[in-house]
Amino acid sequence: MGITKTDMYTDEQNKLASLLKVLGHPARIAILQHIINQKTCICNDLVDELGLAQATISQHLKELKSIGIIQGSIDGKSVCYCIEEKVWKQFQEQFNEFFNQNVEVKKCC
Amino acid sequence: MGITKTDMYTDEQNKLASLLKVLGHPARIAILQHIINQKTCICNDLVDELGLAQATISQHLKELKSIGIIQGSIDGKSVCYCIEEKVWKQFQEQFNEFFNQNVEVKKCC
DNA sequence: AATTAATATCGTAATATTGCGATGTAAAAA
DNA sequence: TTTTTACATCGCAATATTACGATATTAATT
Repeated sequence: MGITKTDMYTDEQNKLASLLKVLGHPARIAILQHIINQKTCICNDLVDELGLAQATISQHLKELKSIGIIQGSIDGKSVCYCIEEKVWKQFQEQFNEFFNQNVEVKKCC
Repeated sequence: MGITKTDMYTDEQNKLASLLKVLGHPARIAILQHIINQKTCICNDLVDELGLAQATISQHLKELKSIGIIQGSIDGKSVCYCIEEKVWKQFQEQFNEFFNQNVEVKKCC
């Protein structure tokens, strides 16, 4: 085992979970916040900023790219990573939809 | 390796990431939605509802309990799991705070 | 008291994730 | 043209997660 049985859930559940999973790592949260706080957004900053190896940062960036929340454009020998505003807001809405479900306390409690 | 270097991030980043991580599994999303949609909320329903073994469900419930988002109260030989409304709303606010950051496109892009 | 029911915990196998050094690649600089 | 810079990718070791059968545990039922 060790493999998640995705076929037992709806596509929506799988999709939401996989977004949350990608965001569920402190390095990736830190990367997003760093990109947001920076005027420019070059990858090499991150290696100095976070205390991780270049290969590790690159891997985290790849995962963030995979869900579309950031986007990298080549600028000479550097790469400029930025938040993909549309996707960011789309995620925000998706999470809101989930959290805005009515969670009133049930009789049994 | 394989261990996340939590000491390089702020407490806030670690906390947010660990919440997102717990929610980042389709079984746990499905469990939360099932509890919400149900009038009552007994664990054994879940074994029939989701196609997972009882031991597996129990493990997922434990993780959800660990972040406080659900709460279980013993009711005879059953356990009644419900959403912890306060924590739910607290999380919602936390995620909103994160997503409401200004993510305007930067010059470099 | 013995049995059944509902769940929790333990142990373990399969797989995934994290992190990093080494190496590849492509553009700029020398 | 060689070297340097800024990444990306590969391969691997360490650790974490997922899933489940087997086995507690605890309360109701018989």
